[in-house]
Amino acid sequence: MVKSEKDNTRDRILGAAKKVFQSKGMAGARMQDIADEAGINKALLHYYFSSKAKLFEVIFKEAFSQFFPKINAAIDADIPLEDKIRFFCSEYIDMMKQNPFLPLFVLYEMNSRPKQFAKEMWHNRQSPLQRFTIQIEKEVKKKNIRAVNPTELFINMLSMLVFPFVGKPLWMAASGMDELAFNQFMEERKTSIPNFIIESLNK
Amino acid sequence: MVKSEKDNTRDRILGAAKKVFQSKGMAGARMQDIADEAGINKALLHYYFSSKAKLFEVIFKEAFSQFFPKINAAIDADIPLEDKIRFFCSEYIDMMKQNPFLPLFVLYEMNSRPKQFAKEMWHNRQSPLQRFTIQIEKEVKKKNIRAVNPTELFINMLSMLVFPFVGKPLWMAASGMDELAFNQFMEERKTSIPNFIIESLNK
DNA sequence: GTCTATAACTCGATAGAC
DNA sequence: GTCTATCGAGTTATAGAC
Repeated sequence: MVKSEKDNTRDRILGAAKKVFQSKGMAGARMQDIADEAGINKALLHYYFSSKAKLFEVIFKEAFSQFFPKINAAIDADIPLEDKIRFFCSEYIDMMKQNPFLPLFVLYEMNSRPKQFAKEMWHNRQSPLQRFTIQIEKEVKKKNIRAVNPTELFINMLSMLVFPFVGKPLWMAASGMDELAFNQFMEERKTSIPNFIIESLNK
Repeated sequence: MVKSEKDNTRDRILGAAKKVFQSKGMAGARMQDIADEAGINKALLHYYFSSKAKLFEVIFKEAFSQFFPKINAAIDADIPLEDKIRFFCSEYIDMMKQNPFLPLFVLYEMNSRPKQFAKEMWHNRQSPLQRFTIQIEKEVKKKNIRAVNPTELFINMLSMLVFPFVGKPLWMAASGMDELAFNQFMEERKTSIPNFIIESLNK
């Protein structure tokens, strides 16, 4: 076990805060919950992070940014479009399996502060959607795929990847799936979603 | 203007509570906010609904149940499958346009109490998914459509309908759409989503 | 039914000892 | 750096007048 990285108080706080904020949200989380989870007391939280808002900001930014490296890596990879889509879907589902509360947390807090959020979002870089669009248009021009609306394609793909996770209690209650069956279901979607998408691109 | 229905205090409270709870969530909402919105004082809230939790429960159940009459009506309609899908997508998008906070509110609060939620959900009736599954299997048997996994089809459709609404700030920041463009975009999806789905069913 | 006033409690934040 | 103790603001809920 590596100690130097994980065993200092600051990192324990961050780990605890991540867990509590992601499951209860900013408004629902209590500093006491975070302190308990980290095995320390409230005063020490304020010693490391001066306020609840500051601590939340750190956690939210980290959670939000976690969504994009994978998108960017997939978009920029020097492989055929079809492989990119397969790669991206598989990686994204893995990430959400490991962080099941992440999507709803980000969506909820983002919608609570849409204005503030819009400003800081891409730090003046090109958005993944813009870069995806350029690539799709190139493929259309080369007649490798039929003419499609790239925004629509992008949103459809992300919808089918993310929504099953945020609606999980719904599917479980409606179909009788348990935790294990749900995970198996998402595992199968690593291929069924790309198949569905790619099929629609072949004229 | 109809007065008898809307102008009594109880209904004013319910309207105010719906607005506040849906935009701020259970944890973020304040009884004072609801009282202000309704134009009354806090004490009167407790006179009509004994506690915040009770009032929330009424609002949540109403919001949750709002999702399903349309699904059921579409599933049970005596029209061809293709028409059902088109009808359902169009109605569902209209509903979410009129209640933009509804989907995220329900998803978030549902995920906060997945256990309690699972019990009460369908009141022992057949879930929409189960009824949808029966219909799809019938169509497959008649060879009207190719063999598909009904659960997957159902979740894909719902994903593409709902997720664009909960991720709205994301698309707006990523693509530069404004409110008007977003509404136009969703209007177009009333046809593009069914097209996408139906196409995948024709072998 | 509706209000004002306030009790009872929760929670973020700080003071100060070690 | 870490703790205990406590303050003070904000919140749910109730008492009681009208």
